[in-house]
Amino acid sequence: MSLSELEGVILGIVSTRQPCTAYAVRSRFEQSPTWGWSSSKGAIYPAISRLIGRAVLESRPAEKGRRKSEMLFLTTKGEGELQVWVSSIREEMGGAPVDPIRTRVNYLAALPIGERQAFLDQCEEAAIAALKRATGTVPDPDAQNRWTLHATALGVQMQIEAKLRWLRIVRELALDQGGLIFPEKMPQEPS
Amino acid sequence: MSLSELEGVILGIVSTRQPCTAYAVRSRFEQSPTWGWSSSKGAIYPAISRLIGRAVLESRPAEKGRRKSEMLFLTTKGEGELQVWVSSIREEMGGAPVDPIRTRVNYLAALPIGERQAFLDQCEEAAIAALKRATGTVPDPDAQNRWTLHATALGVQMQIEAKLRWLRIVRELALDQGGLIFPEKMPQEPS
DNA sequence: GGCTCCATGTAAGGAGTTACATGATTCA
DNA sequence: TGAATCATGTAACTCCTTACATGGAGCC
Repeated sequence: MSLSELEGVILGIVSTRQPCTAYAVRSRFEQSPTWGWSSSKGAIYPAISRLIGRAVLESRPAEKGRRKSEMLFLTTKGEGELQVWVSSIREEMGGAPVDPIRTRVNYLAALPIGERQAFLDQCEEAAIAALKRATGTVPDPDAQNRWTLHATALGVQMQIEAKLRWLRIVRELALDQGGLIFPEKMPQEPS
Repeated sequence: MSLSELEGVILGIVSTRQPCTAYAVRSRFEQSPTWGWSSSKGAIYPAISRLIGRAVLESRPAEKGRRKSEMLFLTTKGEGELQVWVSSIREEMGGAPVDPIRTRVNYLAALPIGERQAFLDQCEEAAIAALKRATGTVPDPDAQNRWTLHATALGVQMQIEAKLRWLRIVRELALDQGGLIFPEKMPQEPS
């Protein structure tokens, strides 16, 4: 069986930071600027156990004066499976991923007209805050191959910028529909 | 308890298409141009049952000469909960959602240098195909409030275009790192 | 001494995936 | 008459969420 997204990312994290603890892997998820990673212990620790069971990760007790902890390494098999996972681009991955704000805008007509601008304000605030966080993040100094981290951070930034440009267009559309321009064409809410 | 993303979208779909069958709801998910919606029967049908149990959806047998089927409607409570769900913008939603291609680019350094350009070719192809599909989709003629559908479709399109611009930058970065410009600075793979 | 961070788990319950299962209608 | 579409579900399994649970190390 092939790796899930979560398992693939765990292998990726270990590959750029090994040797590292399960705790450190989880910290990476917690610090992710991206919407959609869970980072709950109940997901990460069992996933790592599965990967050890598949012999793609190996754990050895820490040597030096470190605290009681298990250090994780990729096995040779793990290096191979990581490469396979990274290469596994499927056609549908080219599309836009689910975005909770876009999803909600799809049903914006369900909101009373008077609340739509406030809703869009909130979306824009959230996006602006996220953009600030994204441009402010320093790449992990412990990681090797930092150019990929920079590439990814740039990707996050460009996606948020595109979202902001789009939100401003949506505002225009909502104003037109909100009756300010064509009051007689107000769409009836399903309610 | 508040609605999950899946449950919220189901309410949204029913609100713009009611009365409609569970089958029709599921078809919407299947036709979604977006990466991340599952559309499996084992997810949708139980979710609709839950929503009926919560009295936000109501099902009535179809009247007219239609096939044996149950028509879904939003209850008054459902209309309220849909509005609450649409309005529920949280800070972290402003960020970029998880994108499987971006995720993989993060660990692109795990691939042998010779395979990286081919990988990026695949990503670009997938994105171009997705963009073609996204610009080609006709908005659902049965839906009310089609301006929101247009807004959402535009959002999908703009996100994919941003992804394409980004992929071209990543290609440049990968070339630099691939040794064509600074051969002596090739990063060592973790392998 | 108490707070924060490092470090690792488990248990119950809920939700999703995959595969199995059924049957009517429409159209070529 | 067969294929596609409409239509609805369930069962086993896996996985994730939330909450609980524990304990050492470093620091003020």
